Amino acid sequence: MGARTASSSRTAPSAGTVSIDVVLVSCHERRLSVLAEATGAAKRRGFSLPWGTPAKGEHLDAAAARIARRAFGLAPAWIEQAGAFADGTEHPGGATLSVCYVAVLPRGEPMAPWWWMGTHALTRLPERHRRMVTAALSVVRVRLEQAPIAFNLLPREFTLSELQQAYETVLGRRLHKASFRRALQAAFLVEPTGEWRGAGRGRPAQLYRYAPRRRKGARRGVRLDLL
Amino acid sequence: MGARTASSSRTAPSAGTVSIDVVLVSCHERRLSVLAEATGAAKRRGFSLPWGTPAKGEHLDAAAARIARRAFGLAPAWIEQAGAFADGTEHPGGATLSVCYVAVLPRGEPMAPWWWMGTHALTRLPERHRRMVTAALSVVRVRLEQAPIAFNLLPREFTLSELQQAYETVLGRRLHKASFRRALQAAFLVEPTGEWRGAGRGRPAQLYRYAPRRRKGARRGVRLDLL
DNA sequence: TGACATTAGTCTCAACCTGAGACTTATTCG
DNA sequence: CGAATAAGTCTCAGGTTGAGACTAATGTCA
Repeated sequence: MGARTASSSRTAPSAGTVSIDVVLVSCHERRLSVLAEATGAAKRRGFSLPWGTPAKGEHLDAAAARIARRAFGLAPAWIEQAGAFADGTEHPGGATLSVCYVAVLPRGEPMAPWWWMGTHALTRLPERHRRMVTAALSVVRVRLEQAPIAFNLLPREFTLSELQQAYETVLGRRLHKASFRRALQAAFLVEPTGEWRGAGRGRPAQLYRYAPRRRKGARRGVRLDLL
Repeated sequence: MGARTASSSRTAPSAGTVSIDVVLVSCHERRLSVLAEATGAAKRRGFSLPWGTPAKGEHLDAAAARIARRAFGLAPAWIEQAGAFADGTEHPGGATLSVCYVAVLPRGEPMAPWWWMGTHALTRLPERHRRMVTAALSVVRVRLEQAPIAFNLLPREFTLSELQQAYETVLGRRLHKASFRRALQAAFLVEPTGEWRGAGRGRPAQLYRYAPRRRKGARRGVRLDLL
């Protein structure tokens, strides 16, 4: 079991160590969740984000990708650093300094000790991991409008309603259907596969795939109203 | 001399150490610059960003503020983490892992070993510091439209042309005067002091100060055109 | 079978925002 | 005085946005 290979380094925490912790985000049923490992048993049951220590000379990004792959099975299409944490809070490996990474993944059924944990109920995560999830979600929300990470949440083929739901789940607010589609149209990001999916009730939906086309970068003036 | 107090920790680099490095950004004459310390002498002359090591139990943010204060004389009004770097590149203290912070400051005349270094000529900075400056500037550019950091570049009283220049310098592109002022007006960020400054030629300019007023947060739809 | 609920997808419109150029005002310089 | 220079203002066409109303295709159930 891949998840056990790093156990030796985990069971010997020492002062002054550095950890890499990864927040793997996915969404399902209009809820965001993160991949967490169940630790302890019965009454002592707790959870932990996937983490590890960088090998000597290993780049942080590489270590993060490795840790994500171990937990999820494959390397995420997008992964980004979300900050360094050393605030004296509890870390499962006793690390004093932790570098947090965030990735976005399609939802799958995880194996063995791994679970999708709703981002509402983080109480059973160590304090530092809770802060990391907060930071990670904020990075994802910002990146959502700058990089095509929403497509990483969905399977290769999806309906526009599913895509809109992904955006709504991440942003935590409803979007107007017509406006969303208009923006999508103008962005040349998707193309129809030609197939349709009838999901029980209602009109069948056209299936789309992510297929970005070259576009002119729209440089606009300053937006002081966001400030 | 404050800059020397941490010398002892600097002269004893060891493997596996962590450093905090701070990119202190300012602008002058339409050019961005960062505060750097001159190291070595004559032909061996090089430069280094202010850096240090966190004290045991010290929070990263606190350490960064301390290091910035040592280099600049006072703590910056805004300072933010810009990422962790451990890519095997050269660091003046031999740190394997460096956490980078960025702050924005009004230009002053620095003391003793400190210089304002133009962001164009970074060749004499260690490789890792060069990467940090790149990352820091990108953070500043993003934050500029989300937080009132531009005002940290200016003295307490300034003209609108100076403010616009600050924005242009950071963003690296010209802005339209009328549009900039209209956006500023709508944002309720500044108020006139009532005084005027005549700088030689041309009509005297009204002086303003930063005085933000409560405003409704303008939540807008998704902007897929930036992606 | 036919009304109805449900979901997908489209159209239109008023209000607002943006970029740009042209204009007015106040000052120094020669 | 008039030209040069910089500050500050006005207006307008065109684009973008939010919102509601509309059509379309399917399953459900009486």
